[in-house]
Amino acid sequence: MAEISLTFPDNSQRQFEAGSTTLDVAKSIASSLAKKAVAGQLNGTLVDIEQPLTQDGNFQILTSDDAEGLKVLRNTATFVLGAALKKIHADIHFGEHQSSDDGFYLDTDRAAGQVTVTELPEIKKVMAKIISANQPIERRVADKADLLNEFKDDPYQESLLNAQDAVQVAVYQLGNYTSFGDRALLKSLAPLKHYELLSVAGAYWQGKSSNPMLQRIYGTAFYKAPELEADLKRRAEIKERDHRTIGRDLDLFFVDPEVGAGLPYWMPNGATIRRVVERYIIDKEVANGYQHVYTPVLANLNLYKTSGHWAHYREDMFPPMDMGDGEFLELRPMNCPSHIQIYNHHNRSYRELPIRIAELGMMHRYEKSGALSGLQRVREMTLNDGHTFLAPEQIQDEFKSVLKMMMEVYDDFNITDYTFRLSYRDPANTEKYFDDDEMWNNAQAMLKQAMDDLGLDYYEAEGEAAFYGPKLDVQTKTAMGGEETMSTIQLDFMLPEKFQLTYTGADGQEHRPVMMHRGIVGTMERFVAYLMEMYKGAFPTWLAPVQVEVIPVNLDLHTDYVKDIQKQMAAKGLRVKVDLRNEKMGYKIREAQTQKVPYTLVVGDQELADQSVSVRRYGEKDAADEPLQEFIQSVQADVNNYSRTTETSANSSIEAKLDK
RNA sequence: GCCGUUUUAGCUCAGCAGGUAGAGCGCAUCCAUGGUAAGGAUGAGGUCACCGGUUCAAAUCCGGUAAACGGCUCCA
Repeated sequence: MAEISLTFPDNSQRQFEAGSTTLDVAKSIASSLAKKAVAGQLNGTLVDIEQPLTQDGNFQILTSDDAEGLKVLRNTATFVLGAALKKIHADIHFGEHQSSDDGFYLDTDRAAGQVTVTELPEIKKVMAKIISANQPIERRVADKADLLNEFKDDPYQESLLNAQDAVQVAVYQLGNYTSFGDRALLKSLAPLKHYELLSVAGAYWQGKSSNPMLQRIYGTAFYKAPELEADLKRRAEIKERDHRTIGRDLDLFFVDPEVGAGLPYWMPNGATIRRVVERYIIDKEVANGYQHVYTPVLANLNLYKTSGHWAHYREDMFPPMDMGDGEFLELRPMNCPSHIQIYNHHNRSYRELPIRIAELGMMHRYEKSGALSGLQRVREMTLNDGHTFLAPEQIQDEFKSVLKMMMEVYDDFNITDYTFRLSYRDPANTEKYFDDDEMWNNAQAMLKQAMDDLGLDYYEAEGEAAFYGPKLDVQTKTAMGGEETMSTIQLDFMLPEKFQLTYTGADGQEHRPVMMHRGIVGTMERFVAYLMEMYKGAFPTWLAPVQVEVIPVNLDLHTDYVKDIQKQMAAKGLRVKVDLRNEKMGYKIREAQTQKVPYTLVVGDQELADQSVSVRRYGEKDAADEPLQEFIQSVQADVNNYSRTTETSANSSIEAKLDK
C-alpha cells in the first residue's frame, strides 16, 4: 500500500496510508483533536475532513478555534444558503461566493424577481430546516464536461466552470443543489447554529461594471453563540463611530438636498475643527519651505486640455460653462495646473529648486451619485495640496522629506493605523494614462526604490495610479471598514512635459523639472471625517470645537463669575462655552458630557470664594477643585502639546529610518 | 452610474386592510433656584420628499423624479 508523508506545523513528519483522511490523522494524534477538527489544510489548500489525502506535503488540522476553521463553517453556511435559495426558487442562478474574516456572501440572480431583504427571514427559516434535517453533503469529483452539461442553463456557473483548468472538478451536492469548486465544508451541519443573514446588495458579475448586476446576500456565522452576539453588537456599534452620526449629534456638518448632493455645509462646530487643522498644516508647511498661494477654482477649459485632464479625467469633471463668447470655463478637478501657472509665471533657475507651492485648494469633481457619502466622498472638496518642482537628482531627498513631514503630522494627530500602498498604472488598461511606457516604468521603479531604501513596509496595487504618474498612498480605514486614501505622494514627469516647464541650469541651458504632487492631511472633508471616527467625536482638547464649558450652580449668584472665567480663557485663545440657561445643573452637565466637551467646570459659592473651578474631564465621573489660573495654564499646555499624553512618538521607528 | 431598500415635526421613529396625522427628545413660555448625566406644567411646530395616475376619497395603492442608506463600480 502506497504511503504519503505529512509534515506538521511543528516540522515533525509522519507517514500515513495514501487515502487516509484528515479525521484519520487527527484520531492518530489525539481523540480530543479528532473531536475538534473541522477540516485539513494540505499545501495551503483546504480539504474536507473525510476527503482522502493522496499527496505528500505540509499538513495542518484545522479546528473550530482556527481562523481557517471558521472559514470552513462559513463556507458551509454559504452552501446551505444556496441550498435554501434553490429550494425556495428553483429557477435561481448563483454567481460567486466568498468567506472571509468579516462573514460570507453569495451572489444570486433570478430573472423572475431578485432576492430582497424582506425575504431574508424566510430564507433563514429554510436554512434552519436544512440544518436540522442534517442530511450529509455529498462530495464527489465530477468530469468538467458533465458539469458543463448540468449547468448549461446557468451562464454564471458555466463561466466559472470554463475558468477551471482541471478536467475533474470537486462537487458538493445536497438534494438538487449542486455547487462545485475547491473548498472544505463541514461533515455535519450540526455545528452550524449561530449564523445571521445581514443584508442584500447589488454586485456586478465578476466585479465589472459592464457586466450584469447580481444580488449579493451577506451573512456571518460563528461556532459559538457569544461570538455571534459580539459580532452583531460590533456591527450595530459601527454606527456610533460613523462620522455621519457624529456629525449630526455634535452639529458639525450637514448635506442639504435642496443645495445639492455631495456639497456639505460646515456648521460652526465642524468649521472650528477644520480651521484648527488648516492653521496647523499651513504653519507646518511654511516651516518646511512651502510657499502658500491662492488660485482660482475656475479656469479656462484650455488649461485642462493642456494638462490632459480633459482627455483622461473628463468623467469626473463638471461640464464646462459656456460663457457664450467662445470661452469655456471649467471648475477645476485638481490644483496641479494652477500651481504650474505659478511656477511658469517667472523664469526659474536651478538655484531656486526645489520650489514648493502649496494651497488649501478647493476643487470640484463630479462623483457618481452612488459614491457620495457624508464628508468622505463629496463633490466639492478642499485639498491640502502641494507641488514641488525639482531637478531629477533631488527626487530622493524630497521624497524623504515629504514622508518625514507626513510622519510628524501623523504623530501630532496621533494617527497610527495606516498602511503604505504603491499605486501603479494598470498595465492591461494603459489608455487610461498618459502614454509613455518608459517614463511609467522609470517613475514606478524610482518610487519603489525609495521605499525599499527606507526599509518601509508597503504593498503594491496596479490600476491605482493617477493618470499622470504613480503614487505612494497612505491608506486608512473608515468606521464602515472601507479603505480610503488619506495622504499621497506622486511622482510626475508628464505635466512638466505637457506644459513645457523649464528651469535654467548651471550650464545656462534649459532643463525640464520633475513635479512631485503631495497631500499630507488629504482633503479637509475626508480628514476631519477621519478624525471624527477615530475619536468617536470625543476630540482632544486642541481640536475640540468647545474646549471648556462653564456651568454656574446658581444663576443669580454665579453668573458674573462664569462670564469672568469665559473672558479670561477666551483672551488666551481658548474656546469656552457658558451655559446660562434656566435648567438644572445636572441637566447641563449631562449635555456637556454627551457633547463630549473635554472640560466641564462647575462653579458655586466655594469656587467663587477661592477663585477656583470644579473640573470634570470628559468621560470621568469625578470632579476636583483647582485654582482658576492653574486650570487655565493646564488647558493651554494641553492645547500646545496637541493633547498628547505621552512624549514617545508612535511613528518613531519610521521617523528614525527617515533620519538616516 | 448600477442593484436593492428607504423618505411622516429640528432629531429618532410610530401610523399604512385607502376616510385628510401621533410619540419621545429638542424648542418656547411659566413654575421650581438646583453641587456633578434628564424637575414639573403649558404651548408652538407637519401641503406625510417632489410630480403625475387610480379612486367619491391617497401619508397609505401605482408610475416617474430627487435625495439618503447598504453594497458594486469608481475615487482624495
